[in-house]
Amino acid sequence: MSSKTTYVDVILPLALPAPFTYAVPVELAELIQVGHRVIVPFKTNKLYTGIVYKVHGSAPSVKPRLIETIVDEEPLVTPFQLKFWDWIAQYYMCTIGEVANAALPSGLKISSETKFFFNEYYEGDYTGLTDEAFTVVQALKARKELYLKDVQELLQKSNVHHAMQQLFNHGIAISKEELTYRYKPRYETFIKLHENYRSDEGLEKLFNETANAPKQQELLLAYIGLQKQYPMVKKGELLKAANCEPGVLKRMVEKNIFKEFRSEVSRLGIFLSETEQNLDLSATQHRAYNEIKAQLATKQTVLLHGVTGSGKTLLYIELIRSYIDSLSQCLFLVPEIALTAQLINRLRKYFGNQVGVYHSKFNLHERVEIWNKTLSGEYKILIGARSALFLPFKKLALVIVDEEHDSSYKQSDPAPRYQGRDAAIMLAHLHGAKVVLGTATPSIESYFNATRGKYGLVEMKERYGQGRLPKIELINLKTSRKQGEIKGNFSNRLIDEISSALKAHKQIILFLNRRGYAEYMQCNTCDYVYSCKKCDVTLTYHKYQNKLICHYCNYQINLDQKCMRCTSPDLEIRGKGTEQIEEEIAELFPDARVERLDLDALKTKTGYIHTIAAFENHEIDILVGTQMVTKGLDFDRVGLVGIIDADRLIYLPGFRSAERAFQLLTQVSGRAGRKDNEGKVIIQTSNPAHPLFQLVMEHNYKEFYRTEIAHRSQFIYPPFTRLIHINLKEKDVKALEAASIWLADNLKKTIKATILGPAVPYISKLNNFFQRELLIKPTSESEPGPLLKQKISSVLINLRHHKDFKKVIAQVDVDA
DNA sequence: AGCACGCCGACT
DNA sequence: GTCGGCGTGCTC
Repeated sequence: MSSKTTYVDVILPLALPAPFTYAVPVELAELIQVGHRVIVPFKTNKLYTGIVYKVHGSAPSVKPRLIETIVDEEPLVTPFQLKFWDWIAQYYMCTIGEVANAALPSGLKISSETKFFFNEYYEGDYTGLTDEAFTVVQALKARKELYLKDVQELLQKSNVHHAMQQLFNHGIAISKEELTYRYKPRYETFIKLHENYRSDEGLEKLFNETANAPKQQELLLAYIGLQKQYPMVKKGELLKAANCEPGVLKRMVEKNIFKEFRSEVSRLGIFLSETEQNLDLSATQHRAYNEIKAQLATKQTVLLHGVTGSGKTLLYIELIRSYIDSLSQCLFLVPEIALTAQLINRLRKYFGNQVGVYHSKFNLHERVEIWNKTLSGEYKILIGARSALFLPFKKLALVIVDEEHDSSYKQSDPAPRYQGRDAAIMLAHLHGAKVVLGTATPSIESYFNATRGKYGLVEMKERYGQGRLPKIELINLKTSRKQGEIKGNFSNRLIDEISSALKAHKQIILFLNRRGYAEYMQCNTCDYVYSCKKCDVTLTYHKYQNKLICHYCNYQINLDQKCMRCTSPDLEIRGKGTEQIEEEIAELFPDARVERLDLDALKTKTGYIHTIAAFENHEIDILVGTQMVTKGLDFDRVGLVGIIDADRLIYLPGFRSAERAFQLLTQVSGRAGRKDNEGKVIIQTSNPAHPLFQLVMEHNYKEFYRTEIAHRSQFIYPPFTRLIHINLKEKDVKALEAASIWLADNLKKTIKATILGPAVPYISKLNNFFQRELLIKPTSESEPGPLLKQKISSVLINLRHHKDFKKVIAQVDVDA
């Protein structure tokens, strides 16, 4: 060994157990830094993007390969982010590669594609080739080059290795790895005036010279106008503003009056803040603001418990304003669905171009630009769904988590299975930033932390302005049915209330927690229930598409005329969904304008943004919907909210079911009567004696909390413990059964914690995979968290290596 | 994740 | 006896 070699540990965005070590070529050794994006060879000749995790001088046990290139001049990932990734991987029990994969927008993850070329110098013949190989030869001769996916398409299969190997051996084809940069900056053509004419005299001269060219003068005037508004004048906008032919401009460019140039532009819009920004905080809001600030002086996190319609957004804006400065940034997290134009516009009105928005609707190019503007500090305020946590903040000062209780903050499927709210608190901690959790219905965990003094607590008990909390009325469906006071799914009482709301020109929201038309279809002769062939669920009938659809795997069958088991034509649909409610309400009130807002309406028709806008503009009288109608919609004129069937809300499985039901009922009810009118809520149920309804009707969160926390304490559920959930899946039930028992036994031997299960979950089969679940409940005797997780991981590794359980998939979900 | 290696069934 | 299918295990 001559001089010392530099090594780097690189995180690849894959589910690898740990970072991999690469050697750095001498010419890059001086340049390379932690957080740099690098291109590395991985397996055979494939090239991948990795992030430098550590730079060091100790040679690894395996012979390292060399780094190909450093992609960007400056590191793309900050040290804060690497710490954050580490924490997520450790706490949520996944690999750092999985975190990196979730964190990096796809536009930044460059990888190579295999490309095949025809060898022009090949002079032999094509005898002795298989048919497949010969097919590839013909395609290669015609097109000169083929991507791997072209060959796969050509041969109609994924493993084309054998065919290609033949061609390589004969020297007919060669392969190359080609890097594809998916992110492409956008360029536009701009126009500027030639230097000679930029002074007042020059301009005057120009007007004289063009005196007999009126079209050119028009263009000139348009240019002067645009130049006052924008720092650079776009060619397209100039032509539009002057309303003239491109030829006129071309002539002027040739005459050296104008110059054309290309420049990189952002895909993200430009938004100007309004200069007058008087926030009109009410007395309640003002008091809450001061309390929050006071509590944040000593505490990192404050829970803001403000009733629905108390005007939390305005408060957030004031808070953000007090925290941003030349260095500091703020993050405003909302549940995905609450990212409405309404909210974004409100923030942009106050903060203009300092606001960045980040969520799943953006394409890869836009996401890369948002990433870069966060890293450069151009964006001071980032508003986004949970994935916005992964943006490269330089220095966070404040994190707001709105609708803190919302279950969509928890990512459940691909790893990392993280809780966005909790991860936000950790991220803020790393930056030394403050956190405000806002909600009308705090999660039990957060309220618990507040009562224990870990978080500060600030309350807003009144609605903003003249608004009062809605009156909630329970309708007993059982008695209504007995007395014949019911039409379809509507009690007469609800129908009456809808009529009077319509007469008063008030809007109505009807809520039902299930999409589709009917829950299932059954044969009246043989009792067969149509169910999914891949999952253990019934198929939902969708009248709109005239299909039976599985809501889990999307398996679909067209509606049968005859029972598929006994051929009887006596088939009947049972149960209700939003489509049915929409249809019934349209029949009951033919003059009302009815729309539906659920996952299906989102895909078809005009999309939900349009529906929300139409509802805001009072172009819709009655909105029928699922959960979607509960989130973040700020409508002024909703006079009535009807909950069609509250029963199914209170009997959901899981220890959080009461909490979810209370939150959902309170949130839906909260849509009624904002601003200056009192709203009404009708809850239809067969079980009006259930204590939960009383608490919802009284808007009594505290009492709800007291009963719920007592339950949690008695049965030792969160916040009194931290649950680790393990889901096992396997197509073969026998192997699954054995594996789940093996796992439970081995966990009991290895760790000191209560192991519940294995149990068959609520849905026992999904997409042909049978399911089992295990619950690990740490106790006061248990190992500390990190050690406990380490031990669980080692047991899971043993499970994976067990010869009988090779095909078992184990998924760990912490704080599920 | 994706791809090479290895084992086993359907053909020459 | 060979081709090609798919299942299993690494990858610095």
